[in-house]
Amino acid sequence: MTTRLTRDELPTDTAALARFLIGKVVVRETPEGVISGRIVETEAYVPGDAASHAFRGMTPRTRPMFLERGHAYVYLNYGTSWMLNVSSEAAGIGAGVLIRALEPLEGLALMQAHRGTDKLRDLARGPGRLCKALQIGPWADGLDLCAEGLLWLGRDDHEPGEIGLSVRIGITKAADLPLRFYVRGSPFLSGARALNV
DNA sequence: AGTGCGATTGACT
DNA sequence: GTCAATCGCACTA
Repeated sequence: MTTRLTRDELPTDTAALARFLIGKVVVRETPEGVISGRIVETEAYVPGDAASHAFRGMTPRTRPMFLERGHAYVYLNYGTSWMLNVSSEAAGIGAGVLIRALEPLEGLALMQAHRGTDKLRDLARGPGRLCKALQIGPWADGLDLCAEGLLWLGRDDHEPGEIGLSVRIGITKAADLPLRFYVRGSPFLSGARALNV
């Protein structure tokens, strides 16, 4: 059974939140049924981080990053892939946690249909892929993920395994900061093997 | 008003 | 392993 995370239990520090979210569950309620997956990989985009979209202050796009922790920031990257982030820190501070990969739990058939593949391993391995699998798009931008709705964060009795730490993937600025968290040995990680050890 | 680019993916060699 | 697709946005003028 999966229960919704409350805002109170979310760490107020971005990197701590990124680590906290490992092993938690993303739940998506669609008209066709529930889709869920366990978070196995996250990245922190901390305050003052040159790689963060919020680095140059609030803009129309990054406004959700400045919401109180636990809200969704969804944006399109490379013109092709939607990305799901969880806002962190207090209201007015721009920061967030990128959800990079999920281990599929419920709604496998729906995920397969959305992704156009039946390979379990590839359903939600990567930030763009998981959004496609869960049909997360601009409609979810700014959504409160600690509230009842079509998309929320939950927990069950699962205990994550050993958590690894590495540099973040695919960025050019502040590329050497160790702000990526992942479940060691999970087959559902994105990124090169060297980063997943 | 014009322009360069990115927290990626999937197709192809 | 390499490489093009694709577009909203932030930056410059």
